[in-house]
Amino acid sequence: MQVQTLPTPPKFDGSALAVCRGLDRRAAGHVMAISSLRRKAAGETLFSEGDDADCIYEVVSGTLRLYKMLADGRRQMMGFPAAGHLLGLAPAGTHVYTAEALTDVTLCCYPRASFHRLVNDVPGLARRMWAVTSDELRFAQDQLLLLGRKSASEKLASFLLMLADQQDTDHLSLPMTRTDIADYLGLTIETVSRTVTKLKREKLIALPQVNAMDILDRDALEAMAAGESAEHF
Amino acid sequence: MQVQTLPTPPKFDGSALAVCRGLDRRAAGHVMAISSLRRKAAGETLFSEGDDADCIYEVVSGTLRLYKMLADGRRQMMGFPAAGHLLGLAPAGTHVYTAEALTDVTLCCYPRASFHRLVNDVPGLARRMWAVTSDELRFAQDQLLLLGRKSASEKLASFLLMLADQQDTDHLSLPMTRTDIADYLGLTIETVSRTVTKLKREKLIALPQVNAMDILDRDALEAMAAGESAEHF
DNA sequence: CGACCGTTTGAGATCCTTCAATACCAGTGG
DNA sequence: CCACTGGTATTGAAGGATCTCAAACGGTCG
Repeated sequence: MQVQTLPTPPKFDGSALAVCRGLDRRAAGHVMAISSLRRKAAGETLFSEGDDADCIYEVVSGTLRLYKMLADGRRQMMGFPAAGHLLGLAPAGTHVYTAEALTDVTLCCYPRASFHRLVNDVPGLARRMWAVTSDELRFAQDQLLLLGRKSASEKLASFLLMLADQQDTDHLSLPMTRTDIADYLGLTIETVSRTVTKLKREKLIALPQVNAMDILDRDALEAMAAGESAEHF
Repeated sequence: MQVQTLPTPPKFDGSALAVCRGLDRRAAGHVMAISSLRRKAAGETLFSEGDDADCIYEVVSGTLRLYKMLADGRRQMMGFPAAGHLLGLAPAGTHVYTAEALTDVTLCCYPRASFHRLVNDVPGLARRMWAVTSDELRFAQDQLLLLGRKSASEKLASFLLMLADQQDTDHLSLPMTRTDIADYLGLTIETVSRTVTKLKREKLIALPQVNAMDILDRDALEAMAAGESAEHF
């Protein structure tokens, strides 16, 4: 375990990592043995779409943005993973999206080659990876419904509720820009801005700062996110 | 070369199933032991969103449609799995989409409880499930880009190329209706129809029948699908 | 043939985008 | 202290891609 002597997590307890959840102490130790920590400053690129996937990453602290791009530059955000999320969940191949640091981040890095040896040796690890990947898939499928069939208001409501769930509070901080949000929801920055204003006017949310929002009427937001209305607001 | 002329596989060779790919003969035998075949006629429902996921399914023959719905009935297609595809790729929980038979289908059914015992016992099986789920995830992420950022023409081009890939020919058969296609691409039936007409007019495709299309200019379709144009056609 | 169902085509409406101007905010330097 | 600057967010007006509503078309099947 080469995890000692780090400025921020004063003591880094590897066994608390998400990959290891559900594994016993001994197995978790094996996983930790191949891991190393890595830091990126806000704005830096962790890897790009098409890069050889040499590592599986786990976010330890901070927030990333993941996106894919079309030939002419149109961008689709895939997510904003924060602490506990895993990246590059494929047994092999190349990265299918670009990962950039949204804030300063700390990551735990598992080299793919060693990781695969472990997957064969450590009982329960492959099963764990299946579970984690399956959760990601479920999430992506919810996002398909959002992008394909929800209106701008419904998209934003869904997004804010997702953030609330992730941050475990109704006082949200938004580390990403409006452009990032727009590219996540399949909208333009102006539509996001207008929709935020509308939700604010309707007293469903409040904006203490530009990059912070409070959820005022969770029930209404949830109804909206679920598409419970013929008039899509 | 699909030259055999088999109406349906007269003898069912389980070891050819997708779950088993990469497993040795003995391991594949264990998996086959818990499986059972199941048939559904076109239009029947295999399971519904929210149902308890008691089985993992593999499509043996025919095509399904998978979809999620919003409260007011708006529908988003998740895919049209055909032979070789797996369904219900989560270690536990409930189904997150509805699965209906588009054509008559044969499925191989692995009861979840027994399957999980196997996952712990058969080396390589959990790893295989991870790989399969990870492929699904990758596919879903491509679809996110499509739904969030592509124009109607680009969506249709992408869809046709995906079918060509799946069917391994440029002479496509379309077992699904225009409504199904619309719900897959996040469009309306009328827009799908108009876009098909446009691609036909531009000689990128031909329509020998309503439910069949020929790809005439694959390069142009691929450029279109990749978003290689400022004017989105 | 005629009814039925899915598809195509047309005309008008709408949500979202585009283009453009304005506002806000933090940092910098006069 | 305040003007200036650059970056991001908001607001406005006009346009456009897609949707909605409606009619016509075209195969299939009794």
